[in-house]
Amino acid sequence: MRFALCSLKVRKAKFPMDDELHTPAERRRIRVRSAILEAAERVFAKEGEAGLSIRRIADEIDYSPAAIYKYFGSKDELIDELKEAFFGRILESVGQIIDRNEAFPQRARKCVAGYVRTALEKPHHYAAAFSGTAPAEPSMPDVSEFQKSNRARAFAILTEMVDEGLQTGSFRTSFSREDAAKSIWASMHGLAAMIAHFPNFPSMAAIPSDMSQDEFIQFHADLVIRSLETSPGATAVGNSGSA
Amino acid sequence: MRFALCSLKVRKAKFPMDDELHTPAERRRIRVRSAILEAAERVFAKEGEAGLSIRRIADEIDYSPAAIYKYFGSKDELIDELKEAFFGRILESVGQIIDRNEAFPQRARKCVAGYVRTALEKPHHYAAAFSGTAPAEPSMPDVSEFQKSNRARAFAILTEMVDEGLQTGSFRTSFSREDAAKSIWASMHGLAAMIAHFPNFPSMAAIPSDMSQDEFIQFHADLVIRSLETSPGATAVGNSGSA
DNA sequence: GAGTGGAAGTAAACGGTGTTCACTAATTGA
DNA sequence: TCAATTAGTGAACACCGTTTACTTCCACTC
Repeated sequence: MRFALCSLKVRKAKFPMDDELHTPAERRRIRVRSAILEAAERVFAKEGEAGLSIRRIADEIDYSPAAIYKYFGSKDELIDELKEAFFGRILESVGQIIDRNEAFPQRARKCVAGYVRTALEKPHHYAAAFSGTAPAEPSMPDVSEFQKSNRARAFAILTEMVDEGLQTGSFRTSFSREDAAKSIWASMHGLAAMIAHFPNFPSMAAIPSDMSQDEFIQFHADLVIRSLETSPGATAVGNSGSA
Repeated sequence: MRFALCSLKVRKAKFPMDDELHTPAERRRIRVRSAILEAAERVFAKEGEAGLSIRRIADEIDYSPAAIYKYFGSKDELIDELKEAFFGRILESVGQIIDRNEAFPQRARKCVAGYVRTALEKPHHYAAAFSGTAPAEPSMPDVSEFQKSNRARAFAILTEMVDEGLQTGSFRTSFSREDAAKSIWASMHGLAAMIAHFPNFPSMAAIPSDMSQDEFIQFHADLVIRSLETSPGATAVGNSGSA
């Protein structure tokens, strides 16, 4: 007699995502849901992933632990949403940093450096966002689903940037824009992950550096872009500022 | 009457590290300790970090969970040792790959690609080795301690490589060898971390690639080295093989 | 308005975790 | 042989994510 369980994965009720929300019940639901996410965000930022537990979130918003399972299927699901939102904020922030009037190679460098700097405003978040192996998408669940994800948006921004580099003649043409974008992403992610892991990375134990962290980020960004350029010497690498 | 607790952090007995081990007790101790690490390694490789618990290890070697605390101060301490050992194996493997007779820039590229490939032979391990924020060394505990760590050894190898690039004239001289080495490390770590996270990275969902994973690793390594070269066009970038 | 279906919310429990503590058994050194 | 140290254990503590049975409350239909 248990046929009516249509929602085979999560038993949470329907949730109005993009539509206007009419009824008070819907408004209430969205408010509690947001409160959960905000509390999780707060605890996470303060105490890292280790300190984040369902019971702790429940305490924070004066609900019982079980209540949270009416809004999220599991802790992992909740955390995934947290990561997605964090990634969205990085994107937004990078978008604001970039000055569309600036000349190309310089703008590309600032884009890379901006990503790393923004990511590192919350090292805990960034480290967590890329922790673990294989975040869902085991069999590419839905293409349009992925297209909407913030990671896909980040990648789209990068490919557009490479495209511009190719069209303006700044970049070589011996690679596809997708491959170049992936390489850039790997390199800038690498630095962000490194600093998130070793909090004072540029100057590690016993290996001090005469660069500040900010300067090193700029240095790295310069190198990453340089690897794609046709005539790397054309635009100076060392003096492109650090802000 | 509790003055004699000299070992304020861990209550495990003294452990003969580098000396010859004479007594049967010492041999027994080192054997059990190794068994613990091996069991942990086994479980970790099979079931990932999530499946690794003290009780599970204890089961595996037919001891009680409490026994493990006679050998390791905490689970974190045990895992740290696991990571350190894993990193050591990467180093060893990369060292074997490199052909010292090969010409410079090509060897540098193979070194970078080799690091990524070796790291990805055990994606779980690699992802775990760089997970979390700040792995100890809060106040640079001991310089000589760090010097002996495998991470420091990896870094030393990189700086030597950059040094060679500088001396042979392959690399520009507008940066210090340390900074260049750090940038390389960040970039190659980035790709390894990316692939460990997205198991089939080069061709992500909805964004297929015409390169195999192996080819992409080589492509990325070429770019990383190219960013440091004086005349990047001198040695071809696209045709340096993939093995 | 009365009644009903379903959602919101909860207390209590299940099985799991890392870790500690009091304790026994074994081994070592004098 | 005897004392002291070490190896090893079982039981407990305080957590954890998650589920279940249950009550309360709200919104809708007759």
